[in-house]
Amino acid sequence: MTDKDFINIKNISNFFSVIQDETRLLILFALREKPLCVNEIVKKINKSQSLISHQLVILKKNNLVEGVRKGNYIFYQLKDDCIEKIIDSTAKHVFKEK
Amino acid sequence: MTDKDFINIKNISNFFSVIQDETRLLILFALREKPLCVNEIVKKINKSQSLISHQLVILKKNNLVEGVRKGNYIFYQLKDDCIEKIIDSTAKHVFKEK
DNA sequence: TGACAATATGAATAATTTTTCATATACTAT
DNA sequence: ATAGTATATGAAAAATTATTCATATTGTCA
Repeated sequence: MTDKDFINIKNISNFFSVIQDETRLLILFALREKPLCVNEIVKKINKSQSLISHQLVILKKNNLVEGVRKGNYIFYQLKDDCIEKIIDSTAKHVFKEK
Repeated sequence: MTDKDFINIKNISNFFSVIQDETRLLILFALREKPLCVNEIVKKINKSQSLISHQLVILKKNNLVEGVRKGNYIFYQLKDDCIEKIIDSTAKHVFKEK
């Protein structure tokens, strides 16, 4: 294991801990179809508005989603299809296990 | 989002929460080279024996590693190269972000 | 068998993370 | 400006997870 590995592990660990949370995963899944505003996400996944906002901050900070304001609403969208790929290939793996 | 998505999300979330922990990632990385016994892992990543054992249980339970006893020692090895691929592609992603 | 080394485990503690609650801010339209 | 809706935020509470500590178990070898 090289030094670089050690540095990397912190980043990798951080990334996985972001996408490990169920609520955040639900948000990411919800946004796969199309961008949604906060309240649409709230209704879709049935959690409190406050919670969704908090989690969106985390997703934003980690470059997984971005918000675009349109008047009163802020539409959130996936920022990068890499996440989709990672989640998909993981899903495949998870299923193979069963 | 389909019903199947909802079921999947629990599993995916669980999987990510397993590989999100720094200690567990360190173990996985340590095992990439070659199988190691518990004490070798302990020395390599410099955490308590008890902690390593606890984490190995979790990794085992989740099919990420398996242990093979050889006399007094139990050698742990990665069970599936899928994890390596997932971690690698994630690492790539994480780095692209910077 | 007994002593020893390796690994595992249960319970307690520490640390971190998720969720809620109350409230603030930002924008729109009248 | 005011009222109303959408979103954000800080602090507290609840829940979960990681780590330690003490000890148990398993296997080896004299």
